[in-house]
Amino acid sequence: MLDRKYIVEHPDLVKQNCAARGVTAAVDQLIALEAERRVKSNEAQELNRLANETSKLIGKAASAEAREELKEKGRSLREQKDAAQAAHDVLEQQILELQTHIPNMAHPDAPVGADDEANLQISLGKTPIPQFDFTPQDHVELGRLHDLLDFEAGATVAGSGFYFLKNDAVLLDLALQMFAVQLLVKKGFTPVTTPDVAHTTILHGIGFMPRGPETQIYSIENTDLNLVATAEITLGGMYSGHVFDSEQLPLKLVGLSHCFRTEAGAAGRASKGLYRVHQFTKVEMFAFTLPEQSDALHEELREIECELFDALEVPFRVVDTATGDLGGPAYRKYDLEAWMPGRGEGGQWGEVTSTSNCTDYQARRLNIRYKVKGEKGTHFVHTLNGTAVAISRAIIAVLENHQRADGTIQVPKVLQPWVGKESIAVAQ
RNA sequence: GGAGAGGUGGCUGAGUGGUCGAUAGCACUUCAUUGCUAAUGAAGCGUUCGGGUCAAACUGAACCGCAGGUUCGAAUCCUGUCCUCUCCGCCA
Repeated sequence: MLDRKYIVEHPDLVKQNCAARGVTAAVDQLIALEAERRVKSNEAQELNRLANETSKLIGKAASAEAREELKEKGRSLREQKDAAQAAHDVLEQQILELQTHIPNMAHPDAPVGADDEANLQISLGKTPIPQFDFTPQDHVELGRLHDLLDFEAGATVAGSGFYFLKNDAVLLDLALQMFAVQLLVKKGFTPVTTPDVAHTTILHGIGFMPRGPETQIYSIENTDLNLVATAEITLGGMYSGHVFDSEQLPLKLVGLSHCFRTEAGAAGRASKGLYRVHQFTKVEMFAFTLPEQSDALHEELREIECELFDALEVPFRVVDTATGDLGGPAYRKYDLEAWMPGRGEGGQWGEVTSTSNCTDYQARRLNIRYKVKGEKGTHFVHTLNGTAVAISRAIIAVLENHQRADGTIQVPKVLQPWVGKESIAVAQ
């Protein structure tokens, strides 16, 4: 959520930003309602003050008659105050609704453009795109060859979009998790495993809209709980309502959770295999920072993502996301797109990680603040998130890039300690 | 899941209808004082929204888990709800 005062004071900048993002937002309407709300707020406050004054007089009223008179006056003042307050609350609710739909301001250097066509490639990973002297197989075929994936059983048990990992895929899964978590702990991140469900208010705070028509979120019937779509939700929600001491920041967490996504509306662009699934496991980075720290930490998260995928020996490119392709809370977002030889005709880039600086947009909604010792008042922290490893897509990249002509899959060196072998060979 | 107890300021802990935003202690900050690494004394010490100011000072409102209700007036009474603790049951 954007700061209301900022919207009122900079309507042109906000509108310009909405336009760059391709979002229509009722900025003028919000400003008009806010002016009305201020009037009602002052009115209610003034009436309340008078009512309080009257109440205090009742205690020391000279006679029973005077007391009754004052009581009546008090009653009437409260009624007027309640009416003003009720009018105020309605306005407040309307404003909040509008305010929630205004996206975060975008970083001045973020490429301006309507969609992912305008995304700007800013760098490439160390691993070159593999030049196969054979026709590479996609991960579904490789999975079949090595008995790694069972989509049919997944569909039987939970429906299309669910799957079982088997055999070495399970070891790869755990290896990817261990590798990522260990590396991040070395870098000062606190490891956390999180709930896989969260309250609706937490989802809202992070910027997800469960129970809407186009929601990506599974909700649990007859409860206020939703399956999380990412640990970003739980890690951000972890400190909802908290006030940090400024010395505690930046606080860096690495969370491990399952992620559940309905992929509503994705039917048209349904992808093969593990690329777009309803459930996967993800190692997620999350950070709370002082405002002046967030830009640098965002670069750090991006570099960590590069380091991880370089270590996995997977070719990738880094993309600076265009304004029109940013999620509402993001101020700036980088995606890592891994080369996936089995995707499309002759291979395609496919998103494997993404890191966003959300500045104070989520913190305002979640009410996460910090306090500087010796200074009055509190300020909102900045929040950042970044994928370390999304297991399902990482498995695609590893399988497809490390295959050999005979179908053998070379296990990246950094994963070998946990997979327990140098390659996944074809069963005889 | 059953039974009981409780949720008050950074912490401990008073407060059962009217100067309670809230006693007291600890912690913290500032000042004073004492020749010894600390003691003593005084004052200050929450958040949010508004007015005010260059900025302060100052000032209005709200906040005692949360949401409602009763009342002229609620931390205090009533209802619901969430959470915590203890005991029992169940279980990984």
